[in-house]
Amino acid sequence: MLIGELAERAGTSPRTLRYYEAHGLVRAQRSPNGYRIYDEAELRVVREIRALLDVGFGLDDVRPFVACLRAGNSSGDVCPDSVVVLRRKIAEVDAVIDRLGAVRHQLHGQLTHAIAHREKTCLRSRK
Amino acid sequence: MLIGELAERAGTSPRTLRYYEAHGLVRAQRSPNGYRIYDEAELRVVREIRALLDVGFGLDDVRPFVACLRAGNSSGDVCPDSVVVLRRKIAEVDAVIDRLGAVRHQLHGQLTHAIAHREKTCLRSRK
DNA sequence: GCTTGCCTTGACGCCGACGACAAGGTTTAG
DNA sequence: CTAAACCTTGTCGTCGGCGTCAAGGCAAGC
Repeated sequence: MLIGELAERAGTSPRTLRYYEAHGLVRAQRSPNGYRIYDEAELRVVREIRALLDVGFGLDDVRPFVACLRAGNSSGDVCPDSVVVLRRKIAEVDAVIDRLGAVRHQLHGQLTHAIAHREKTCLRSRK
Repeated sequence: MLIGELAERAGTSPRTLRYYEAHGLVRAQRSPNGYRIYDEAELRVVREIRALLDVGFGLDDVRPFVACLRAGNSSGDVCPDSVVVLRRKIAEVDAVIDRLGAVRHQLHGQLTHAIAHREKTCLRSRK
């Protein structure tokens, strides 16, 4: 399987796959002409990467999951390192959610205040 | 008031104030030697900007609020344009919160699955 | 042989809100 | 006279995950 095919099957681009490789996440054999050649296992790896990135992981966060797959596990989640990252990411997400909740609350307050102010101004202008 | 003083009183840096000016948010008189001179009103403007940026607004989002202050209002929130932005931002925040909730749910599922898998492996290894 | 369509490496662009540094002018204190 | 502590404009760097050329090689059909 060449890079174009892998990219299409993984729903991404050749550029992206080379990028992952440059960062040590994806591996490829080389054919005599220098083309990258991938096997089916790499497809799973790439899909794992994509799934995690979609969820907000960074490339570094993904590494343990890839290593876990490479170690022969059916899921990238089951290794200790992956679990550590999972816990950390969940905590991060919780923190952001809390933060955004507070922000939402504040913005809602500002909006309410602004509307109330407009009522007042409107009433005065009608007098 | 020179730029250094305004920066300190607003809790930011001179660089940042020049940046805001370059983007049309902050205005300054010039003393004969070319130094920027600010009045108290600009301090309020800068504080408004900072408060909104802290909450996740972009510079463009902030513009209506600054204009509203410049129009003589006691709050930057009370003008129609500001209210539009407020509503939009609240909607954006809500969307992100929803999204993150789903992400959190998924990650929690992966974590649970991983732990369960480890239990199984552990039991097998004990046999 | 020529075109088409793959592939290769390399390097710049992007977005946003600045930080950091360069090279210089000004004012004040000692 | 000089050092210190301001100020000026201008330019490059940051972070991440790529997109987008550029310039060239290789394979295959006509």
